[in-house]
Amino acid sequence: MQALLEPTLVYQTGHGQQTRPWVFAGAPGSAGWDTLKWLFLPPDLPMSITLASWNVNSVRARLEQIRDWLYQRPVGVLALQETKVVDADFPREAFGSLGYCTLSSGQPSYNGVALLSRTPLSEPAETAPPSLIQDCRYLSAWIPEGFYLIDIYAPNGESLQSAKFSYKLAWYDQLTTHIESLLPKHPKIALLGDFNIAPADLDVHDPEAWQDSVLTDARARDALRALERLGFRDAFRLMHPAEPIYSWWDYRGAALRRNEGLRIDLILLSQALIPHLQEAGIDTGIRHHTRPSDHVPVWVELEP
DNA sequence: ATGCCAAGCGAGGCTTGA
Repeated sequence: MQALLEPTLVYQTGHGQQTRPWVFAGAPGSAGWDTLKWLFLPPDLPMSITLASWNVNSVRARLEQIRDWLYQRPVGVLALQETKVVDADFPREAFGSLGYCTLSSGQPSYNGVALLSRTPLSEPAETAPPSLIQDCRYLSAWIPEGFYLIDIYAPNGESLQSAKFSYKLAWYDQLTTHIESLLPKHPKIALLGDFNIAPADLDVHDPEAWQDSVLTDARARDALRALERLGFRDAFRLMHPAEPIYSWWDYRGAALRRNEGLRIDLILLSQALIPHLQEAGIDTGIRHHTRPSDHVPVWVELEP
């Protein structure tokens, strides 16, 4: 088991230089933050970090699998989607014993997002629009590595004719507008989660069969382009421009056996983070475990 | 065209997902 990370702060006082474990739990913008930020946060990434995202389709049903996976890949940050649990019942102790602190935004039965991190998570001072966070599809946090995490579980949309598809497009509009307002102050943003959009035909096992889908529709893909116009890039595609690989396979039929999947779980990095991108991958093997989620974890490695 | 499979809720079968 990995040891719990306990960063040590070195700070200057009237009595000289002192050292203590990391105890500052304030948010950016709170009293003392600016001083601490400049004392303790280097201008660039202080160390390598791996960020991952996984739609687990119920965090309680998948707890043992998540723990097993974290032993194999002890990521710095894990963004979860479809946790399907209220915050009071989120299994934070189970992750705490693995060295992770947790922020969660959950409701009964449906949706729900959570961020796990080995370094302290702080709630950002900026509040997202209520309509963006009301159905537990959006969660943001600061980590002391110096950047902003945004975990999303985008609406699926059901069908092109459905009101849910209009909602999906409106939801993405709000997301993009909100992120645009964050970027001037927070240029380093990792936007990760279940986007419910396959960015290109390469990300779809049978583009013809899926051409009228809410996951591949041009208006949905335009939502990704709006994020690209803000400088975000799909980290996996930057590293692997031509590899057909998927992150989701339908439970039904023989979708997995036939490799009938789509790549809809993404990690987008803002322009300021892209130079730090070292590698990106998708842990497809876990889909073959017993009682799997229908999604698998996706990850990126960032280097100083 | 519809079900296929899985989870929550709650105690049967409905709702939702992608």
